Amino acid sequence: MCEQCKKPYYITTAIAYTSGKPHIGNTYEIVLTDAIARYKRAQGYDVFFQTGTDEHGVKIEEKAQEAGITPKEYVDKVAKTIKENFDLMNTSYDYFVRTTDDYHEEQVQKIFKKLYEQGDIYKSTYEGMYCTPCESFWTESQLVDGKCPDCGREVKKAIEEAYFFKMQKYADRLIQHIEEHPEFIQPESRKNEMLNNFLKPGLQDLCVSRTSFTWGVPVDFDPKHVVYVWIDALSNYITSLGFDAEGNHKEAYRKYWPADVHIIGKDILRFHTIYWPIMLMALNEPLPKQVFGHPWLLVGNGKMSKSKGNAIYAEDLVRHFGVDAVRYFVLHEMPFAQDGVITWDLIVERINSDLANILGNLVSRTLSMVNKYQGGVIKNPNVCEPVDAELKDLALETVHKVETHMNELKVGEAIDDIFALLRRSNKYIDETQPWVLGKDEAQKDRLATVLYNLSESIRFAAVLLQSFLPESAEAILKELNTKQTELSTLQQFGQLECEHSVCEKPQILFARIDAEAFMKQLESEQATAEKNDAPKEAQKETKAESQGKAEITFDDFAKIELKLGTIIACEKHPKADRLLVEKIDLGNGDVRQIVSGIAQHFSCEELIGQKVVVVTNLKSTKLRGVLSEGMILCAGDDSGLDIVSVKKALGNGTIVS
RNA sequence: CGCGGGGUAGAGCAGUCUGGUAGCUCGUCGGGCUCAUAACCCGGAGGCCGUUGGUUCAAAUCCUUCCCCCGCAACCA
Repeated sequence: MCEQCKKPYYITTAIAYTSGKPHIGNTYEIVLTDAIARYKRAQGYDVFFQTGTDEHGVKIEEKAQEAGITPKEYVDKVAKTIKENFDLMNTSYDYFVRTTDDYHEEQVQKIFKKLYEQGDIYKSTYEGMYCTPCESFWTESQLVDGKCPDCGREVKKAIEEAYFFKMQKYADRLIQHIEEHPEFIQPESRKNEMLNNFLKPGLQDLCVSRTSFTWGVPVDFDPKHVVYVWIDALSNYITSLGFDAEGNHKEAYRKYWPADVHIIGKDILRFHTIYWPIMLMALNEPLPKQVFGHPWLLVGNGKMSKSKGNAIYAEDLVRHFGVDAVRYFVLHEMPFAQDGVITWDLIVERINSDLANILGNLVSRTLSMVNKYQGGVIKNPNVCEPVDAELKDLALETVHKVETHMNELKVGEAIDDIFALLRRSNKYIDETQPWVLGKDEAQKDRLATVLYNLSESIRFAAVLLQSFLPESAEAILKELNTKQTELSTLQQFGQLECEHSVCEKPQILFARIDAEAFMKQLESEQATAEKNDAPKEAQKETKAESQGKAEITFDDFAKIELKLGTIIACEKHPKADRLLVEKIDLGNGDVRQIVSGIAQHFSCEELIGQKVVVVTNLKSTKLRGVLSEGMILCAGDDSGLDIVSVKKALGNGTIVS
């Protein structure tokens, strides 16, 4: 197809926030997007695939300060790590945008100004409780005892000026658009969530500037403000193409916008299906055709987190299994709309049963028969039998099934389609028994036909697999020694060239993994890694802790009255999941009611009778309407929580000091 | 009654919109085969489809009661 006749296709990932190293859940998004982009290219689209990084904001300012470097130095470092991670996964993005790019920043300023000048953005004030030393605003509900949750000091009602975006002005148009374009929000179940929870109740104007930090794009006509995340980050999708707020768009923008699909995590669907379209409406630009909020990749039964020690990183997976195996796992194992699960043993299981047994072994046994029975030369005397038709039909059908599923962005199902063809091919070997044919000289042509059909089916699968497992697919096509690698060669069965030689000694594409041995090895590796990391981590923790709170005098400590008490009754808080309401006997007839946020860790039954340490002179307060007169001491982190107690049977009311 | 998702074989899931024999992958057990990476092919076992009541000739599917799990929100003195 000529370059000019190709239809443009613009696909993006969300831009990754440069606050730290991405784990496999983050990496999944770009692999998914890459598979779609590669497939669209194979279909003949002129694809522009963009990814990048979101690099502004207060968090980054803080992290840089902690590290003792400038924010720019910090984001340069993290952006590099992220890019390396994407490259490691063999992703074929065309452009890596950064929100610190000069052109982007310039356009963000222009967009902001334009929206201000046309009256969509207006200056107003943001009211809240302000802590002067911390320079932070807090909402009433965030306050601790009416004081700053960070430093515990007094806060005062304050007013900060900020710019706001008039969201409601465009809400009706957006509702209409969403209702008229059922494909706009994917999966569709999310559509109702957006409409019912946000659009229909009415949108609040969006705060789009901040004065509390400086690491961002300055508002050029009011330089004490920086543009807050939404306008800055979302506009990357157009600034990178050369959008110009004054109308002098670059070629790429005219060609590729509107985007065909934004691939994003389900958590930021709201920003991409409400704020972003409204921004575009205000700019009078067309809306993206589709936004797909993909599900999350979970570890075991929970979210990935560093402190749980269960975070899995792409580089570790790739080191053990290779790029394509990791791509296969995340692409195949993730359902379209539901969260998927990743664990080490699940990956090993998938690699063994699908990649090694079904795919690798099929290629291996087929090529070895071509070598063994006909000197490695592919021939097609076309001596057909009825059994062949089923294989050929399925091969052709698979091409269409994959196309349908890919158009619906159902990548996992498209891969399933290809593996169904591979399974069928394995079965075909059993049905035709080439090793029996090989013993009979009279069956020579039938044998050649069988091996041809098999090789051609493998070529079909390999051509289709190029979008998902690029390296392995290429390796297979190379072993088949074929130049027929385009998607367009799958219109008919039988395009594989004849009278040429296949690879003499086929490589093991995916080696089988001994699951038990692997898990043992992994455990010992992780133990070693922990040993090395532990001292460093511990040091950091202590340091952070000691920095966390200011030094106090003994007199300060003496202000706290601590007593031993016994929990004599306990019930669940009627209006809060995490709270328990206990009655505690503190001796001398002092029985108090205390509310604690420990319902997730303890049941009432196990608490009754427990000896606890209680802060008795804490000002009482109401928690979701229930009076709490004190606090029981607990120790805990992400891995668990326990109640502080004493070993000896000391009486209720005993002073703790 | 805050919002939403889910409960189907040992594990992971499809089927639910549009009622009609409960299906797929892995695992397990048995058989076959020997070209192949102990791979491949065939077969078996294993389910009151979370629970209650209803609609219907017929319910995993539609309506209803309750229970449990997971996100979000709230909250963690």
